[in-house]
Amino acid sequence: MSISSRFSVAIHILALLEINKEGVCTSEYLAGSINTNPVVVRKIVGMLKKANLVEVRPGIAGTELVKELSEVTLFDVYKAVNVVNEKELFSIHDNPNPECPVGRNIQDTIEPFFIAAQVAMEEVLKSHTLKNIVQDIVTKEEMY
Amino acid sequence: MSISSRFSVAIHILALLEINKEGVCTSEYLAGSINTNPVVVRKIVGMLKKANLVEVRPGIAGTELVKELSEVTLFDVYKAVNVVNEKELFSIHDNPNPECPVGRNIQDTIEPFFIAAQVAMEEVLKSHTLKNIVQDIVTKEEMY
DNA sequence: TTACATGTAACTATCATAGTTACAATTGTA
DNA sequence: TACAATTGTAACTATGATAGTTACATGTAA
Repeated sequence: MSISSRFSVAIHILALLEINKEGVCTSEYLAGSINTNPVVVRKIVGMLKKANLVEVRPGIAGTELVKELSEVTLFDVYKAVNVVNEKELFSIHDNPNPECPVGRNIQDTIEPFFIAAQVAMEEVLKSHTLKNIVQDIVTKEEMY
Repeated sequence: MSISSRFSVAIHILALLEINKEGVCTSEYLAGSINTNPVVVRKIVGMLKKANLVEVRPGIAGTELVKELSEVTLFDVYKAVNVVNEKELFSIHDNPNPECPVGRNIQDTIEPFFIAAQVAMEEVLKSHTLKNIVQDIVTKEEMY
């Protein structure tokens, strides 16, 4: 199991929009940096658009950032690309046997523990912004 | 995306082994409580055995606990059933373009953030034992 | 009108999951 | 020793998500 790379691709896109904000970022250009297909990019950009993180318009070349990256957390991106649903990071087997004391209570018993673990992970994502990401990229670049 | 229900099934099995420690827990009995196939149970029990959480022997009916449940954390079970690999909760797209400043740094930049989020989730799993689970089940039972 | 982008449907290949059948290997007991 | 019951495992199926791809309708600017 692994959370979809849509998340890392979306971060890549947003970081590139910032770093290349002077240029025109078409889906083909973005796909070239990510090394994937322009359609994959358009699908993810579409999700970022729905989340009001970018602006794109049919027929007009280029995607642009809507917000300052210091105002966008990794959690915002994570929700935008819909990689994990609320309370559903862990799946619980359904239809355990209600005739059994364990079977009839296991779901309600386990759920809060799983949710707590998911929330802890998501809190970390909330604690970092895309500005942090871009800064780290710039710092790594300057080391050469 | 969702983490395999092998994890919740494994917790179910271990809790049931504790609650029914007087009885003989065959794969068929366990499967009856979980409401699945005995082979599915045997596969998961095999993983728990490798992790030294249970004892089972070919030909001999019944699986038994090896440890006190107060000494087994949810993290131990999570690792035993191999639902998420180390550092791989989030996947990162491979082969980004090295000609691009974002492409050549994105992987190394993102990874520590992803690992931090995964570790936070796993820390929560480490903070709870199977004894907590069994206690919660017993408490819920007593409410009737 | 042309050229170029975006948006999206439809399809493919690949993989993990969960379940299932079948059967060999192991053990206790009549 | 033979038998019945159980575990261990290989092999297979169905399902669903992912990532990629082709094709094309739609929209915009020059």
